[in-house]
Amino acid sequence: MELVGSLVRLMHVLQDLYAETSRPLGLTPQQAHLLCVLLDGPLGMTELSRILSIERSSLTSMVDRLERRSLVARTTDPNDRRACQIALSDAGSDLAHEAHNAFTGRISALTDDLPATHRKQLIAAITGITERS
Amino acid sequence: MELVGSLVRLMHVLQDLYAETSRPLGLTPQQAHLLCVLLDGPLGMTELSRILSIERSSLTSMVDRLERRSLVARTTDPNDRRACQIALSDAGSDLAHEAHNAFTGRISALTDDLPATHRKQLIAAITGITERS
DNA sequence: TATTGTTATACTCTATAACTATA
DNA sequence: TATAGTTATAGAGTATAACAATA
Repeated sequence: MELVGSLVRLMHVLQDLYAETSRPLGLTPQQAHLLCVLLDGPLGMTELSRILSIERSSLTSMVDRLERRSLVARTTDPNDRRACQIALSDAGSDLAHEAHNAFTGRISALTDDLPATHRKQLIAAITGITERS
Repeated sequence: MELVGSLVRLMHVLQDLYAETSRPLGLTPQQAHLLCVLLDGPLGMTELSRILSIERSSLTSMVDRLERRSLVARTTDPNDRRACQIALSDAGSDLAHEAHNAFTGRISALTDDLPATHRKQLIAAITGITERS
C-alpha cells in the first residue's frame, strides 16, 4: 500500500514546514494552530480543546501563556457564568494572519505547479479522506 | 487557494490518527516515528536527528528514555569511536512493526474506497509535493 | 579545526486526577 | 448530577549553549 507511505511522508513534511514557519514568528506550531483557529471568532475552552484535540487542562496552560503575551484574552460568557470565551487580541490577530499567510505561502510553493485539473482532483481526494476521519 | 486548507486539515487529521494509534501501544507519536525509522536499520545520532528533524540534544533524551525501556540499544561504531549506532531491540522491533501495521490499517481505512486510478494520481501528486520540500 | 554525541538548563506540550463554581 | 474551567503533578518533547572525546 504505497499510498499510506506517501500520506505519512506528506504529514511529516507539512509538520516540519509548519514548525519552521511558526518559529521565526515566535510561536510553537501548537500556538500558531490555536491562534489560527481563533481567526474564525472567539471560542470557549471546551470547544477549542475539541478542535485542537487536546485536554482542557492542557489548553488552560496554553491559553495562560498566550494571555501572558497579550495575544489572546479570556472574556466572560454572559449566558453561562462558568464559561469563558477566548478571543484574539489585536496583536494576536495580526500575528495569526501573519502565520496563516506564511503557511499558505510555503505550502503554495510546493503545489503551485500542479495543473488546475490535478489540483481539483487532489482537493476532492483529500477532502474525501478528511471527512471520513 | 483551497488546496492549502485541505492539506493543513489532512495534516491535522493524520497527526491525530497517529497520536491515537501510538497511545494504546504505550508510545508517543515521536517515539513511534523514531522506532519506525529504525526498522530500516541502525542509525547514528546525527543521521537520526536529521531524519526526525530534531536537534541532537533532543534526540539524546528520547533515546535515553527508549533505551531505559529496552526498546533500542546504543552500540559503538567500530569505525569512529566518537559515534554510536542506535538499533532496535527485539522488543523494539516487535513494537515498531506493531505500530507500523496499526498506522497502515488506520490510514488504509480512510483511503480504501478510492478507485485504483484515483489512488495512482493521488500518490503521484503527493510524491510531487514531498519531493519539493 | 571540525564532528559526534552528551550535559545542563529552561520552556512548552500533554495527560490524569482532583477540585471549584455554576447549570 | 452534569458541565465549564482550573489546579496540581508528572512526564515527555524541544532548543540553546557549553562541553568532552575523537577525527
